[in-house]
Amino acid sequence: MPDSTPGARPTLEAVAARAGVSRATVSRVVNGGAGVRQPLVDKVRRAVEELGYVPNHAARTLVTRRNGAVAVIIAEPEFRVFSDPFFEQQVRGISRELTAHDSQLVLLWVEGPGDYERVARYLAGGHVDGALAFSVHNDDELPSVIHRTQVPTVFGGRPGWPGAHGELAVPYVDADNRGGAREAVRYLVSLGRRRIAHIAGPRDQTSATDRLDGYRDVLLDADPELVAHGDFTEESGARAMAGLLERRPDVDAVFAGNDLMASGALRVLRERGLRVPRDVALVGFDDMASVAGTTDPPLTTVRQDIEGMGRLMVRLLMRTLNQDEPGAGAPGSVITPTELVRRASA
Amino acid sequence: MPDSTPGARPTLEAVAARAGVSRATVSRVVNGGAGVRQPLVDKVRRAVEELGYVPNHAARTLVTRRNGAVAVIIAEPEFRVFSDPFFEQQVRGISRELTAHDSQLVLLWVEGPGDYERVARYLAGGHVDGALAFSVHNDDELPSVIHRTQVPTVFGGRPGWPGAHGELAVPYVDADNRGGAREAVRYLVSLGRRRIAHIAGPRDQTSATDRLDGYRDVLLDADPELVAHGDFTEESGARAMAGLLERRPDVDAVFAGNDLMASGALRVLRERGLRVPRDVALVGFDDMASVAGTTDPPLTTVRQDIEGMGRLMVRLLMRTLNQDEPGAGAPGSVITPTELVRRASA
DNA sequence: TTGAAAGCGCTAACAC
DNA sequence: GTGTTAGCGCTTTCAA
Repeated sequence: MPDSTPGARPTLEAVAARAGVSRATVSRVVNGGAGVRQPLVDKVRRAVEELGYVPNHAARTLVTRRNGAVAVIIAEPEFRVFSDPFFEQQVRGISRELTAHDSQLVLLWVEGPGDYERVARYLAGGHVDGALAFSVHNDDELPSVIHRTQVPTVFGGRPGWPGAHGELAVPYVDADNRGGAREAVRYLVSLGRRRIAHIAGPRDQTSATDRLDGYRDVLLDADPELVAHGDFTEESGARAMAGLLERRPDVDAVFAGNDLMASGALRVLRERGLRVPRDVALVGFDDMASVAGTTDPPLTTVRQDIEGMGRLMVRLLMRTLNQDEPGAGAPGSVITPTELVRRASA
Repeated sequence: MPDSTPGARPTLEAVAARAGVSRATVSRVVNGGAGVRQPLVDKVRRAVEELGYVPNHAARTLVTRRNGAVAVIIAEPEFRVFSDPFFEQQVRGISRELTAHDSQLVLLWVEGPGDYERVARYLAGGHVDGALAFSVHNDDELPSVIHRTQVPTVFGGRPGWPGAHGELAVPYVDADNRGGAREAVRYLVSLGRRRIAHIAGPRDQTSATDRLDGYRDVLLDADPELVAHGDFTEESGARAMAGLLERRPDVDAVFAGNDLMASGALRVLRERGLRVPRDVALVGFDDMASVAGTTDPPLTTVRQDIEGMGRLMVRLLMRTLNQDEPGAGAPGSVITPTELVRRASA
């Protein structure tokens, strides 16, 4: 069992004494054991085991300047960010990949502008090696706050704030929203649909505008009346659908900006006695299992690998951290592919 | 602007030089400034400002043995723990209170038994001052793993594992499940109901068994047929209700172990043409806004202050940490009161 | 290959 | 009040 003086953790020194070697040797063994002869390695390992030695993190950080920790900054301007399944999947991916890199996840929960200073102080304090943040609304101050701290940061979602291409450019991971949207719309076209509407998300989120752009890429001459706007909620999708039906009762297909709005649209379509996909074909975006799989009919939708995006954010950050020393070029952003999943709604 | 040698953060030393004082004085000022004459304080403050000095956390931790960080251990044996609204509220409370105590939240996400070793290593490494964990199933290994690390820990929910009263006793925060249940059942009795059923949660979770105990406290001679078991999901509530109706079609009230099961029960009651509350009065537990407020009719239920429980967990932990030095008695657990919220279902 | 020794940046006695 | 000094526990040259 561990320790003779409970409360006092054994130090390197103690292990060295027990193993009859120097602190330096113990340190080498603890850090992989390269360049130490086998018998000594064994001896040290045994001492570590017997004493229940665990390296002191602060001491190590002090000299290596590595924290083994990454901040995940969650800004919550909206509401239930945390319980958002999208978010959960992304954080899960982040958590898993961080674990694989022996790093810890420090959660920085920002509830309002007043929290920015706290976050800035924390980042500047060198508690973490880097940060992961999410691109929310374009007028958010967070990016510039983070930028000032000089802490390497990777964003989730393509940033759309002013200067995102210039001095405030940051590496990010995003799905190919525009390409995915194009594929969805092309598919509806291939089905023979001709009056294809789009229910777009908020104008200040790139995930929404990119999808709208993809829609327009394919339907260059689309009637502006065929585009409605929602805010990614089920309710807004229903409202948008109702408006669409009023303006263009002849609509024969709808590409919704996400699954939630698609499910709202579906509800309205059925209320009006329109059959899906017979009368109106419907395609969503996200492939959120809790939505797309449970509607009636199940949604045809564009899948993005959300957990994978979380993992990629971590990998990108780690690459940034490791190349900091060898003055290499900035590690570009990455766009992950999407995939059209055909179910019954189109 | 901060710094002449970008990349190299200014140290205490640099501030001292600039202000023309010793490191000790700077340290005093940075830590509150007690016992330093005003003019010097001002001079130091100015130097700190000019240099953009931020204390190095690792160096500070190394000597104070305080991390300013607390681990939140989320075990996920079930499934969507993270997106559970109950959980979100509790973590929100924790996050807020931690911020108030100038502490950070380090998220330890346990996905399976294989992760225990990692968690143990992390805790033993002295990365955090304490930990917060949640009491899940009684056969979980987590408590003993945590116990071995000797890291002060507060649990959310009354632990029910073997030894929870003995060597594995831990401070915890929980709602008064038993008292809340009693109040709910007494209320149904006061309404004149005589055949009051209970849909209980899992037998290996104390929140469920405590509520069942509360039910039995009031209905000492209740027919065992009036008790059904579910697993806290909507679906299981529906199943339990169906079974109940089959055994005792004369049931005139149901106290469900949580709102989700109540909503499942409500669905079945309506399908069978039974009116709520006229034919069967229904009471839930939790007062989960997304459930209790949206059913038709809205649920009468027992409210617990979930966010408050999260905050209390932190306060309890902080008290433990601060009393570590003055050998005071262990800081007991705390039970928070519940409140019956009357809506339309009973 | 191994050991000795010099710090990493800070706090906390202890002197002055 | 303020400064001097001795570490906190570890990694990392540099010598041997």
